[in-house]
Amino acid sequence: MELILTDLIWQACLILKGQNDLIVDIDKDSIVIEKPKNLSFGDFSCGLAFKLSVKNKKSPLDIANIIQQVLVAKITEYQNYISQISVSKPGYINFTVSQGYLLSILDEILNDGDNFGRSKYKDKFLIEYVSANPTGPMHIGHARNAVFGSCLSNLLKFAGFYVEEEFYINDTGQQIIKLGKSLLVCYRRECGNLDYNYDDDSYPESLLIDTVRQILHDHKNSLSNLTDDQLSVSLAKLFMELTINSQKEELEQLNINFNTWFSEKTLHDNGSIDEMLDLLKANNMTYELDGALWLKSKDLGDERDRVLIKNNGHLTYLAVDAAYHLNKYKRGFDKIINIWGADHHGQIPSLAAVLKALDCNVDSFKVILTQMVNLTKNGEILRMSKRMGTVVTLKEVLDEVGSDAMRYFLIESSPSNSINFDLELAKQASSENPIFYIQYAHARSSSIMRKAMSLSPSYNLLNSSVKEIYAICKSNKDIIENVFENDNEKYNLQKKIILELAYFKTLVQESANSYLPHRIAHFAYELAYDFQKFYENSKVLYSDNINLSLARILFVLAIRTVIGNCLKILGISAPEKM
RNA sequence: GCGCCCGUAGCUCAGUGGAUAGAGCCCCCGCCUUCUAAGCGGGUUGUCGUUGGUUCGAGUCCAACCGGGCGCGCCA
Repeated sequence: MELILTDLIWQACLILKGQNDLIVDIDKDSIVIEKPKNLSFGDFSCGLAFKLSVKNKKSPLDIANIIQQVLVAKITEYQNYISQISVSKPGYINFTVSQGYLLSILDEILNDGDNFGRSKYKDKFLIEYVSANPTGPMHIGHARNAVFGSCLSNLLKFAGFYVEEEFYINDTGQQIIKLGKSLLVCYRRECGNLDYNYDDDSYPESLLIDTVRQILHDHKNSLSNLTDDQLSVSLAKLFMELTINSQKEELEQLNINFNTWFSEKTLHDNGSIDEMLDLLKANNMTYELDGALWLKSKDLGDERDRVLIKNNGHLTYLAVDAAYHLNKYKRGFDKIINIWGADHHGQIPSLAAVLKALDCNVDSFKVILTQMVNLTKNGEILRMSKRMGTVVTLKEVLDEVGSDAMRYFLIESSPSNSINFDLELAKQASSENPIFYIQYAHARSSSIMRKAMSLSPSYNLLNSSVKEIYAICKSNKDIIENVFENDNEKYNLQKKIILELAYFKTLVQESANSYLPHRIAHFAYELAYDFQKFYENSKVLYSDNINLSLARILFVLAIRTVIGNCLKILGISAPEKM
């Protein structure tokens, strides 16, 4: 509808230009159609007259009236869609849509069903997220990152893009060596050898002990004759395997499945790191100083130069990350997206710099930051510290709250906003959590369908697709003409709902283009709210009138379809019963 | 000191240049013989951090300042 109205107004502008009565120095893009907050003005509005009023030295109201007259003259072409064009102070042009337009939206939704709102694009996305270290359990911050990444991926797929989801495993390097050393001490002590002692920077025993006991139980024999060095390596390997497996399990519980689990170790093993360094050197982007290899990142927008290889020969994090991202580029994606916790934002300039130095097109690379999650309990902030053993793990929260509620809590806020996650509130998560309200609306519509089945068993409503049901109904005028209530107030609510449903298509595009999946969550809530109102207002099933019942069922089905599509994007279940 | 994010109702948050700034929670009142009351209707709640600027129009864009969070390693 926005496109039709823009067209219509643009045509009016062209006519006015020809008449020379008005200075119309605008282009088509500056015509913006919006939705009035107060629906009594109309269903759509346009503030074009404000833009024209300055140069014409006329009041916006006068200009709006002139445009309106031209529009009214042209309206016959759109009579099926637009029933009224009016002007209101201080200078808005308002449009009211007709029932024909509403029926055309209904038609589109019921024909498309699960596909309503989908489009087709060619771009290929790679979205890397979570990427928690295999050295310990995931916490609530990882959970937010995970849920955001998952919803964004779902959203982009729904918007028609090709998306691959990837988890990067830091399975080698200094921290893994440190892990191995800590595990060695823990293992020996657990076996009764108290000559082994932890270093100051060891991982705390509390984080290791459970897994070490499990390893002891499962692998005692095969580990018994190893030297310290060998044991340290083996323990680290076993520990990582177990950690990664439980990460996979927990993420699956959260309804998240990655296409690839990318091992950092493969970059070292297959020569990718050397290749990357060679390319940097060939591009003359490095130099040596104090025994270290430096990147000339200051020339590329970073605040200073960075070290790639330390004077002890070890690679820096940046060097490995550069090789990893070069690998991503080589895989041929149009858009490479990283989702990072906000505490890593300082790494962006140096990574962007090294990518430039590697001849990668930085425009197709984007880091989305998710802000911190504060855990609170009864209003008091829980300070998390690994050392103090006060980490609240993802698993603990997930087990308490469940996947659906957890996903909703973590996706409802904009990624740039920090979240206060109250454990007590989440545990009681019942009426307080909007997700149950949205699911309730879905369950309620399913309940209506079940009831309808018993009223008229001849229509196989439960086992047919939306499209099939619609196919039976759409040629029957007696059904289609009864979709909308005659009562004005009830009709206005139905109109509001249909316009919202139509807006879903726009919303998918907008939220996908701006990478803001939380908007889907809010939209779903609004829609559920209006459905509940409709449910109270309008009777759906009439035991003595099958056609009228079917007409209202079509309306319910349209809402149910869109709520279902929203829940699908959010990765939240759409229950038939609650 | 520099960089990023935030500041909107008692609390948690929407609001991506348009009309009188919205929801949920909390508090009060009313509604189950009727398609699910995990629901609905009604009531109360604001110097949109402050000050300037851009604009016909600013919670929204720009600048400065105030307050809070995070980050500024040859750590990972």
